[in-house]
Amino acid sequence: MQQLAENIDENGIEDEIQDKVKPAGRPRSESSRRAILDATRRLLTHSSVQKLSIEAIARKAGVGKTTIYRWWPNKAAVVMEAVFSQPAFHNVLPTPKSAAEGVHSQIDKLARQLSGKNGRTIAEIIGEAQPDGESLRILIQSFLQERYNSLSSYIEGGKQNGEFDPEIDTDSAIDIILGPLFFRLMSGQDMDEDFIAATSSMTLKALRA
Amino acid sequence: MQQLAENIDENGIEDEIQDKVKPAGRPRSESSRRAILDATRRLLTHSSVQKLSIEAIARKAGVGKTTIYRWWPNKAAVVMEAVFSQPAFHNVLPTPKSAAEGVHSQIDKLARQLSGKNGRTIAEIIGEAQPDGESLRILIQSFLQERYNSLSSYIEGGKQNGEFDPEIDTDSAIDIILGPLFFRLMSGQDMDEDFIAATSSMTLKALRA
Amino acid sequence: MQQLAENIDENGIEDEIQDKVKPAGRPRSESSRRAILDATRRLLTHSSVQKLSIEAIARKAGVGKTTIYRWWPNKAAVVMEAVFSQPAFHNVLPTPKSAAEGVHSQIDKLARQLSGKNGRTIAEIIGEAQPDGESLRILIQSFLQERYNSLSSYIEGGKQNGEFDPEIDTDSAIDIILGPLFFRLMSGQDMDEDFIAATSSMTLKALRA
Amino acid sequence: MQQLAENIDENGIEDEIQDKVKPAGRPRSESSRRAILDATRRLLTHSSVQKLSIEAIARKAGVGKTTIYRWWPNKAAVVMEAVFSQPAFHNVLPTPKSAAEGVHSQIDKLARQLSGKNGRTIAEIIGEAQPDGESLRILIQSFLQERYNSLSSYIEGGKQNGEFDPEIDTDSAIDIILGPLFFRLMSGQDMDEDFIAATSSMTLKALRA
DNA sequence: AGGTAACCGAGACGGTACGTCACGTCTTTAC
DNA sequence: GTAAAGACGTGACGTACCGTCTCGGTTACCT
Repeated sequence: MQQLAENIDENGIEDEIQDKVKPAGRPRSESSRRAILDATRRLLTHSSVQKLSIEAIARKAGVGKTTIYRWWPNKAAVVMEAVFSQPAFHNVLPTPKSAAEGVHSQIDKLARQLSGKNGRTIAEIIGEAQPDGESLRILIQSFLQERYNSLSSYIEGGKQNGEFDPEIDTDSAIDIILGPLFFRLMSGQDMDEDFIAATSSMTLKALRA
Repeated sequence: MQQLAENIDENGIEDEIQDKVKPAGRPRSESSRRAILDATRRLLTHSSVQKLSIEAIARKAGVGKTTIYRWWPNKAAVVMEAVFSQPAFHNVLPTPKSAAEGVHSQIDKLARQLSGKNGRTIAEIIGEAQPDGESLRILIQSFLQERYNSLSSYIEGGKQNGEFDPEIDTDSAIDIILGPLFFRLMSGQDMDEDFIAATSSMTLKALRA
Repeated sequence: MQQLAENIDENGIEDEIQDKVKPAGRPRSESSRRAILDATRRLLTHSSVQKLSIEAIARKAGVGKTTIYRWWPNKAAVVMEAVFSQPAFHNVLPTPKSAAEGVHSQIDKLARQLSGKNGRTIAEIIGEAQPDGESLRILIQSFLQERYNSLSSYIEGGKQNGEFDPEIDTDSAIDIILGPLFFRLMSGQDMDEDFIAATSSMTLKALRA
Repeated sequence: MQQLAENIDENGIEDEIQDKVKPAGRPRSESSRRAILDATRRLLTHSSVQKLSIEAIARKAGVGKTTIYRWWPNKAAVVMEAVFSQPAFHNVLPTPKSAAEGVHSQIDKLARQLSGKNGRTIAEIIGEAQPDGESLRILIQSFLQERYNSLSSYIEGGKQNGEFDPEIDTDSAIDIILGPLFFRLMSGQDMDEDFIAATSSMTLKALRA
C-alpha cells in the first residue's frame, strides 16, 4: 500500500522537502511499474484473483518475474495496488448538509465501488487474505480507513446536533452501516439500487434519535 | 453439500423407501470416509484451508487420492463436510418466549459458531468460494438457510405481535442482523462477548416498533 | 548408472529369480523413459551438455519435469544413461591372439568411442563432474571399469607369457595406456587414425619386455 | 589470457616506449583489479568454479559487475588470471644435467602444480571449457605452451645425445608424458609422490634408447 | 461357490506455478 | 571515461500439488 500512497502523494510535500538523496544505481522503471499494474487490471477482467498468476502478469506486461517480486511481496499486493489506484477509489465526497446525508452518501459511494467486476475482485482479495490475519487487517484498514474516519465524524456530528441518538456507540454504528454491504458483497449477491436504498434507509432509521 | 445432507439424514426416510437399488460391487468404505474427514479436521487446526492440500489429507488419512476425488468434487466440499458435520453446527434452539429473544438467541448462537478456529475456517471457505459465483451461493445458502428460516419466522411473528415495526422489510432486516456478524468475521476481528452484546442490542433497537 | 545396468541386464538373471515383488501403484512408463533418453540424445547433437536443460528435455520428450526428477538425480545422470546405453558403448571385443593385440584393440575401440560427437559429450560430462569428487569417481569408474578389467588381464597375461616386461606395475601401465587418449579428448584435439596408431605403437613399445 | 600476459609484463618494455597515448577520462582502477582477483581466489578456496558467480565476486570485491565484464569476457577468464598469476605458476626451472632429468623435473613440477586445491580448480576450468572448442584450445595452449617448449627441447636433446630413442616422435612423446598426469587430475585421483615417481620412471623407460 | 463389478491403496503421469538465482545489459550518479 | 550501484528481461532451477491414470488386491452382491 505504500506504493499507492506514494503514488497519490507524488506531487505533494516532497517538492518542498528536498533533502531526499537520490540513490545510486538504475532507478526503478516507471514504465514497467505501469505495465505490471495495467496487465494485472487487464487480466483481472477475464480471470479471478485466484487463477491470476504472477507468471501471467509478467508475461503480459513483458516484464521479468523478478521485477514484480522486487517491488511487491505477493500477488495480493499487486492486485490491491492495481485495483485501488484507479480513480474510482479516490474517496472524495462533497460536504454534506446533514449527518444523515453524509452517512447516506458514504453508503452509496461504497456500494457503487463494491459493485461490478471491481467489487468481485475486492471480494476475492478479502477472501484470499482470510488465512493471514496480519495482511487481512492491513487490507481492511487501508481500504476502510477513510470511510471509518468520515463516517465516524458524521455520526459524532449527528449525535451532537440531535439527528442521531446520543446513546449509540459510534464503532457499533459503523459495523451496522458497513456490515450489510460487505455481507451482500461476500455472499455473491448484486449490489443493486433497491438494495442500497433499503439498507440505507433501514440503517439510518436505526441511528435516528 | 449433498454429502452433508446425506450424512444428517442417514437414519431418515431412506429406511422406509426401499426402492433404492443397491448396486453391485464393493460398497463405499465408511472407515475411509471417516478417516478423510478426521484427517481434514486435524490438519485444519494447524493449517489454513488454502494451504491444505488434497495430497496431505490423503497422506494423513492413509487413503488414495482417488478415493477423495471419487466422493467429493474438490477441497472445499471436503472441508465443508468436515466442518459442518460437527455437532456444534446442528442448529437446534429452544422455542423463544418472544420474537426479540428468538432473534437474540440466533445472533448469539451464530456468533459462537463463527468464533474461534471454526470461524476462521468458515471465513476461509467463504473466501475461497468468492471467484465461483455458483458454489458461493450454494455455500452461503446451505449454511444460512436454517438461520434465514427461523429468523424470518421470528421477525414475521414480531411484526404481528407488535414487538417489531410492521413496516420493516423482512429480508432487509435479516441483512441488518447477519451483516455485522459476517463483517466482523471476514475482517479478522474477534467475535467477543462485548461485540455480541452491543450488536445484538443495537440491531434489536432497530427492529423494535 | 543403475538404470544403465538394469537396462543391459534386463533379460538376465531376473527371469530365473522370481521373488521380485511388484510394488503397488502405477508402474513406471517405459515409453516416457525412452522418450526422455531419445530427446536427450537428440538435443545433444545440437547443443552442449552445459546448455542442455532439464526443461528442454521435458519439453522435447513431451513429459513432465517431475518425471525426469523422479528417476534421475540430475542432468548428468540423464545424459550419462542416454549416451552410455547406446549400442556402441557395449564393450565386447573378440578374444585376442596376443596380449599386445588385446591392448591395441582396447585402445582402438576406446579411441573410436571417444571420437566424434559422443566423445565431446563424454568430455563435457567428465568436465561437469569435476567439482564433485564423489560423482566424478562414480562416472570414471563406471565408464572405465570394463576397460580396466580387460586391460588388466591382458597386461598380466603379457607379463606371464613374456610379451611384456614382468617388472612393470599393472596400474601404472593402465595410466600410461589411457592417459594419452583422455588427454587428447579433454584438450579438444581430434582422435584421428594417425594419433591412434602413433599412441598405440608407442605405448606398446613401452610395455614390451 | 591477454590480461595474464599484460600482468606478467607489467614492468617490462612499456616503461621505455612512451608513445602510448594516455586516453582521456578516469584510468582503470588497479585496486579494483586486484580486489577482483583476490576475491576470486578467496572464493575459490570454498567453492567450485561452477558455483562461483560473477555476482559473488563483485559483491565480495566491492565492485560493480560491469567493471568485471568490462575487463574480462567471462568467468573463466577471471578465474584463469586469478589462478595463473600466482607465483607457483611461474615455470622457471634450473638447467638440467641430462635430458632425462629435464623431463623428470618437468613432470615433477607440473604434478605439484596440479595437486591440491589449485589442481582441482584447473581441472574445473578445463572441464567448463569443454563445450567451447575455441576457448578450450586457448586454455590448453596457454597453460601448456611453456611445458611443451621445454619438454620438446629436452627430448630433441636426448635424441641427439643418445639418451632417448632417436626414432620416437617428439609430439607423441609429449602426449605420453603429459597424458597420465592429466588423466590422473581429471579422474579425481590424488597426485601423490608415489604416483609421480612411478609415472615418471615408466615414461622415461619408454623414451630411453 | 464363483463370477463380477465397484471400490481401495498406491503411486506414476503430464502439467502449471511457485519463488529464487545468476546471467549479461542498461541506466543512473559520483569521481 | 571509468566506477559503484542496482534495476532490468531472460530463463532455468528444483519443489509442490493438481487432477488423471493404471496397477494389484479386496469385498460383497448376484447368480
